[in-house]
Amino acid sequence: MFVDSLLDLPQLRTFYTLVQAGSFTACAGRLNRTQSAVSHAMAKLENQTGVTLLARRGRTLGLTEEGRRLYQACEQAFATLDAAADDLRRHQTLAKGRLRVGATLEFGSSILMKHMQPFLAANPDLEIDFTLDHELLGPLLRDDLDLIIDCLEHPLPTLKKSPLFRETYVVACAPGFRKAHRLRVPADLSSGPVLSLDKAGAWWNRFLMAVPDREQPQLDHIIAVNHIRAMIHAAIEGMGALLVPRYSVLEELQRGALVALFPAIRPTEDRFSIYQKKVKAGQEKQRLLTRYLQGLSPEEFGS
Amino acid sequence: MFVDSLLDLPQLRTFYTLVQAGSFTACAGRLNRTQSAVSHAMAKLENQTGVTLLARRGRTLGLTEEGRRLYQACEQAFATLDAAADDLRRHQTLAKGRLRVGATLEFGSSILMKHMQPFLAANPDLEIDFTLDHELLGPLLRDDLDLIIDCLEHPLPTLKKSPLFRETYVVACAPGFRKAHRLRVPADLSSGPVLSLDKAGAWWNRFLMAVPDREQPQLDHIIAVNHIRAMIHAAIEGMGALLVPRYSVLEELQRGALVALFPAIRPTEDRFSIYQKKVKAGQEKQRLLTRYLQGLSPEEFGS
DNA sequence: ATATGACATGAGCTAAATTCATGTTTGTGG
DNA sequence: CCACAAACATGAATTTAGCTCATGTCATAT
Repeated sequence: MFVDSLLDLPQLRTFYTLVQAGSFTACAGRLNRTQSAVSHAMAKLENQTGVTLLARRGRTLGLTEEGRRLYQACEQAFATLDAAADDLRRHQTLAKGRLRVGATLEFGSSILMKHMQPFLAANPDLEIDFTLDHELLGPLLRDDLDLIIDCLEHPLPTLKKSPLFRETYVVACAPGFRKAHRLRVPADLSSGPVLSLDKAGAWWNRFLMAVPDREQPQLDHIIAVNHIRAMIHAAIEGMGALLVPRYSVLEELQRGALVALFPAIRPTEDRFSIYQKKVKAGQEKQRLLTRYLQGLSPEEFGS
Repeated sequence: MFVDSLLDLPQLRTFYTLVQAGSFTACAGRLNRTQSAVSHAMAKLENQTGVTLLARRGRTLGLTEEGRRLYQACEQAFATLDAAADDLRRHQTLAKGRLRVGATLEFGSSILMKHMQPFLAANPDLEIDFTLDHELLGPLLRDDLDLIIDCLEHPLPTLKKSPLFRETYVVACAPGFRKAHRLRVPADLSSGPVLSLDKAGAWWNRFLMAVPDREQPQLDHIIAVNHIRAMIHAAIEGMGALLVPRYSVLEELQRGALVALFPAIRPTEDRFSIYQKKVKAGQEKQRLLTRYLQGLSPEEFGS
């Protein structure tokens, strides 16, 4: 029944916090969980051990004798582990020197800048230069850059590629625009203007290919804007619907300036990767930055 | 980035085992995981802490200075926790006295008996009587039984109900029978005999109701057998297809004496619950048995 | 009595951990 | 020196475990 360790570590941590907090609700608060989660966890712990640990006396929470002993063990064990964690943090190898980073314009100016601050703060002896451009491979090979973040494939044997995140695309528009044009399904896009990076509307192909034949819209009314940021502002003003990488409009979606359309349609994704010369990828400063960026991955990139 | 504890406890346990085992593959063996799982876990641990812990020197596994310190902390912390776990196990409150348990015939004689041994062994001072019958509520209310396990609903305010498991049904037959009658879809059942608890075939309604109209079989050739165990033996001999609770044929399915048919069809499930008088549910012996049975839950019941 | 606060419960869902299939690196024997 | 094998890494798909939501129960206060 108990395969490896008799005690389930996450549950113990919950138990430990619960005793300190004094109530399920308070414990849930500290752990950023709901009261329900704490309750489930404690029920499971008591079942797995087969021992009653908590004495629910009406509205006050007590411990059984066994619970008290377990708490003491937790106190000691977690103190040890937390000390070890602090120790690790202090001994985190710090990057130093100079690092020249390249990235695509849109990604670099939004997401990358937004997340570099903590890394810079943690590594005060590191100086970073950013170069935002579309042509990144050349400078990398010429050693004008040490590390680039790009969504193009560069399959060269001298380069080390580290996947960073998948760029997902969204169709979005201003809330008022959706209402005015009654946008419910992709076909409804025929009725209003759409914003495109190019005049011909090829920009939208990525989306159209993901739409089932039945619902294909006719994109007749195209407004070309050759700059993504400008396109976003145009969309916010209600000039039309747009298709952009989700990361570029994370903030607008959150505060409601734009609303995402047709979540069921999933356009093909691009993959952003970090590229570095293999010979230099081993350097501490490069390794640390790579690791830091990969550590962000969840939905910080909107994927 | 690290919300609660800086160190992810399950990953630490993996790290600890890895160092002891000396290799990823060996560690995976001890933890009943794959090598890949260990690799993923360690990669994540090193990323989250931002510290290199393992020195992969070719074919031998070493530790960095930080890794060594972390291992020592683990050693101490886990020793404490394991000791606490042992302590808990020793102080597990034991049931004693006499407990009269009732259960339905089929469930009691198969699954229940199969799983009671460990509980009895762990509680030598407990004497248990089993009563297997279909009429269980009366004896419970009359205090001839202390605790019953039943799939009927007994919504009485004086009773405490504890859900135990969901009884799923399967259609099955002998492998030869399936071949002989070419059973591919439910409609194929028309071509051969089916076993039923009752002569009229109402026993099969539970299944028929889950079959889409298009595929409804005509159950003309019904062989009535008024006992489930006998029905199972009949099916093994190739006398027909049967419909039974999955738990009653777990063993036969495993060793291939019977094969499950139409896994896509999901007949409605019954729920087995433990019922006890509320006034007696608080007693240690009743609580412990309830907890033990609920702890089994996974697929021990075939659901 | 009824309302209120605190925990329990179940179903459904989401996110994380695991596995599968495959690639990469390092040491070994031909 | 090259091919091979052993040990770990990686990505994608899948499974599982844990969380949340909605609701129920119970004890205490009004």
